[in-house]
Amino acid sequence: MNESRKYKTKKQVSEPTLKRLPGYLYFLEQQKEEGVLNISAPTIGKKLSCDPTQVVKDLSVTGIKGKPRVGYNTYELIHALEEFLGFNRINEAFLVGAGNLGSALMAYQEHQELGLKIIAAFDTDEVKIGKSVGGIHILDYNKLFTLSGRLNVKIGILTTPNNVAQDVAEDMVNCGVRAIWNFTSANLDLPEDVIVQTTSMSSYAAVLLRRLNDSDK
Amino acid sequence: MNESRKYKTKKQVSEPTLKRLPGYLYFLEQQKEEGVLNISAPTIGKKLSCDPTQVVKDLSVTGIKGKPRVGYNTYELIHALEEFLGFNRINEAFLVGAGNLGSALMAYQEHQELGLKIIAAFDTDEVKIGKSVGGIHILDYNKLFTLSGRLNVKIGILTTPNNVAQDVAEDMVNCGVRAIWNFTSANLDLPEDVIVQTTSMSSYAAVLLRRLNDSDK
DNA sequence: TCAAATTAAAGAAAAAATTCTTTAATAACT
DNA sequence: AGTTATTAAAGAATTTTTTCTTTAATTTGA
Ligand SMILES: NC(=O)c1ccc[n+]([C@@H]2O[C@H](COP(=O)([O-])OP(=O)(O)OC[C@H]3O[C@@H](n4cnc5c(N)ncnc54)[C@H](O)[C@@H]3O)[C@@H](O)[C@H]2O)c1
Ligand SMILES: NC(=O)c1ccc[n+]([C@@H]2O[C@H](COP(=O)([O-])OP(=O)(O)OC[C@H]3O[C@@H](n4cnc5c(N)ncnc54)[C@H](O)[C@@H]3O)[C@@H](O)[C@H]2O)c1
Repeated sequence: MNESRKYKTKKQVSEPTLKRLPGYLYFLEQQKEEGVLNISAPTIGKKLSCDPTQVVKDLSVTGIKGKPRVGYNTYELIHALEEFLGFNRINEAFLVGAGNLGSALMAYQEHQELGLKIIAAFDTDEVKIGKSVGGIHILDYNKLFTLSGRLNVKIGILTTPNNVAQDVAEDMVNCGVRAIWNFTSANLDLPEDVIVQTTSMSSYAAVLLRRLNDSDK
Repeated sequence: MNESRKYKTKKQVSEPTLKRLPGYLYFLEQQKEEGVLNISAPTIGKKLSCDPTQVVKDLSVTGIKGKPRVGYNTYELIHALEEFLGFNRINEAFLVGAGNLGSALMAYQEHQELGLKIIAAFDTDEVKIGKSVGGIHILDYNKLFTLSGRLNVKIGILTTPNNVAQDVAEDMVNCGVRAIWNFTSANLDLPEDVIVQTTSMSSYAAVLLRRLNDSDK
């Protein structure tokens, strides 16, 4: 198919760009629903309040070309974005810590749109083990090692209390997990090749509170 | 140089810096627990795997000075960070949409560490109205306007389904909300002076999945 | 058919953020 | 007391990211 894909010569797409891509995708899907067949970068930029040239640069990572005076083909662009982000594949994950946040994530239906499929959850709480949330079984954390041998899961979602996060993360890595989506506040110390994406709520709170304070002086 | 300006013209702290600050705070609190009285930027940088000069620059926003060969006073730095971020004040908020994610946020105890206090939740679901989660009452969404008159709440947490997010956000603004913590995928179109912090889970998923794909060639 | 307007693409410039370098301070050690 | 090693601070350089500018394509409308 694509010859250049074999070589890792293509530079990594920057994190700011990657983070914006799902926003475009969500908007484009809305537009598609409304029957919009073509859409231009200025239109997207206007709605998402960002620079149109930024939109063009961001979308160029998909390889899709737009036509002058017409814009991009909505359908084609959606597909290319999903392909690029891996949202149209099934990316299996397991979740450890089926508490408040963990349960919310398990019940979250839109994960499917991200191609993310939580195939099992693990917990140490006797009360939770055996139950299900959002159709996902909560299993005994002790079974993590035995089960992960069969399943070939690359993604781990970490929603335990902070104080056990490091230990659980290490267990995950020993079970073959290559990427961890970390919702705890812990600063995970893991081998360099493990991909860690920390979603720190407090970072958002910090920006929000500070900006609010900045505004009223 | 104009000396007569009494207005706080201090430049806004950059978003990357703001987002890192809670990480330092969390780490410093851990260190304080362990009895560490002084800590140096290189030590912090090593543990959080970031550049020591970056640490110094980031922490300088608090106004706290470190001593050469000793580092920063742990206690003093923690206090200054909390003060700067507004974490030691009580920042009242209300939450709209007491569903899966909303309930998790309501039950989240660590919010107190962020000085964030959800004083009430609102929902349209008859079944949920009247119940409580984490000690927070779920009220009828229709009462939002009447209640917000008395309460002087500046922060709104938005965890409704995506399709009603814009309407709810507008209602919030009309009720005096100045800053919205948005957990939905909606691209909120609001007056410019309203602070919107969107915590988009899909952005993190995008980075995680893409990096995972990049790594296995 | 041809001019006008809109647009993507490519590259340049600007802005922002990070990393590197130098300097001065100071505590610990000799 | 003097020396050395460590460190924060300040500023320079680099890198990254965003915004601006130009160009070429192409559809629409005259
Ligand atoms: N609840 C939220 O809205 C929220 C928001 C932001 C961040 N977080 C973070 O997410 C994490 C979880 O928060 P929560 O509110 O869901 O807590 P929680 O206590 O409700 O859930 C933690 C779960 O982990 C389980 N657990 C404990 N030790 C375990 C272990 N060793 N192995 C496996 N499972 C174990 C517990 O039994 C529990 O079910 C925390 O780090 C918190 O800071 C939560
Ligand atoms: N659940 C998750 O883990 C998760 C993760 C990321 C993002 N999100 C986002 O958070 C939002 C909520 O997700 P969820 O899983 O909690 O959904 P949910 O359906 O469980 O909760 C939504 C709640 O909002 C209420 N609601 C509906 N219309 C309302 C209105 N007009 N006014 C007030 N309340 C109203 C519903 O009654 C319900 O209780 C969605 O935008 C979703 O994309 C959720």
